[in-house]
Amino acid sequence: MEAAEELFCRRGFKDTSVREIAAAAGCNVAAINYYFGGKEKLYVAVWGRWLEQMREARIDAIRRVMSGDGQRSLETLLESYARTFVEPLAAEERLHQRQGCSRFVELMVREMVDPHLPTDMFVREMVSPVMVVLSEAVETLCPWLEPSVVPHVILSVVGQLVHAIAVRQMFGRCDDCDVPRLDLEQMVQHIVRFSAAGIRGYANGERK
Amino acid sequence: MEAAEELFCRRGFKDTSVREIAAAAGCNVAAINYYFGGKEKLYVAVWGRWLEQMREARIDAIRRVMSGDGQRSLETLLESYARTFVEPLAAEERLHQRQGCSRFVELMVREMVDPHLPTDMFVREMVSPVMVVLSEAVETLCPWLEPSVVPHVILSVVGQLVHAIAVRQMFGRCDDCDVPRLDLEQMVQHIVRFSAAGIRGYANGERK
DNA sequence: GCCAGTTTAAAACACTTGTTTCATAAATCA
DNA sequence: TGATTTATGAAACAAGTGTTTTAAACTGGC
Repeated sequence: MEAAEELFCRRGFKDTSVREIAAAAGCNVAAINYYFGGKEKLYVAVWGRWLEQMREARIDAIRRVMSGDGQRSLETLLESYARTFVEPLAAEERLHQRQGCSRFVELMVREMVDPHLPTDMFVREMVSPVMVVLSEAVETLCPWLEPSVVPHVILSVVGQLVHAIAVRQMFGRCDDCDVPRLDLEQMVQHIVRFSAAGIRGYANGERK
Repeated sequence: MEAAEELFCRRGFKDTSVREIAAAAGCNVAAINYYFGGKEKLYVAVWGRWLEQMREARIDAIRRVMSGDGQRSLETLLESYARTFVEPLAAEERLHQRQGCSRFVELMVREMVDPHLPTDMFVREMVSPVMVVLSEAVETLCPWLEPSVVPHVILSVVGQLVHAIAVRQMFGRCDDCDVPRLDLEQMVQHIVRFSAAGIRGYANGERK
């Protein structure tokens, strides 16, 4: 499963063959079908390993801010949530080598654009539950916000995070072209500041 | 090429076979290799058809705002740029059927996550040139912005747009789950307002 | 030691992929 | 018209895919 995860994250579902996985895991191709019942089932198993954990990590990050004794500002909420996104990548960067989930976030981005999971699984077990908790948090922290714009606001925040990761991938592939270097810490700081201001732009109905 | 474009946009590069394309185009598989020299070359040809056009559309949209006689506000810039993103999708929605480029934006999103174009082609011929012009425009419109944060700001705007399109795709696939309905017009309005406020948050150095 | 039950491994299977062959058909031009 | 080029189409090709078969090897209790 570790070998499968590694390869799926790096190359996606379609571009990873069971033979590669077997070779990386040092086992036979038949073993994969014996234990998992097929490539697709293995893929789901790899996901099952992290889906719950990542969902709970996100929800916990939100809850910790909302019910904690620290300051309950919009900024701390956004920062806490953003960190659950980039933390795995940051951990990898620190250790200078792969470990644990690390690149799983990248597989998430892939799955959004080119899904190979059973229908709705990702939305049902990850997107929706987190959306609910995050919506609540934003609504209580920004009571002036019309409830109808809350989903849009969340979409904006998540969009920035997802795209930042996707672009990191993209720029990582083309080495010599003149693309801005993207520091994870700077990225988080920016997205928090940008989004907080973006949300507060809704505080007063004015439109310049 | 129309058949290829249609299929590539809907299913991506890997999941589209030359036989499917041939069938859709009403020709033989050999013809594809005869005229294009292979599947990959055909893919590049399909891209070549739109890359320049879309790049110029984006650059024109920016230039029109910056050198036009109308008001030169941050909002008009953002709105104009955002429309070049969603316009093809909006056109499709209005006509209630596919036509022209329409879903090509979705292929762009795919290509970012799972590239099958020659190295750097997308970045070199699309991302970088547009980035330059957009940076200039943002810098003149927001002279108070530190030049170093301009790329981040642009990343935030593009991220919201790209993610909005990706999520539309994603939610379009799962029919019955309780996901917010995403109206393109509303989306643009939100992203413009959110981003303008986000950028203006940098106007004064204060951080609540 | 022997015999279930379980696990491994190589090979075979059925299928799809992109590409090529080659004979025929259509078009072009002297 | 007749020669030459260009285009088409069915079949073949080689390489790769996920999965299944089949037999051997291991395992642990008796």
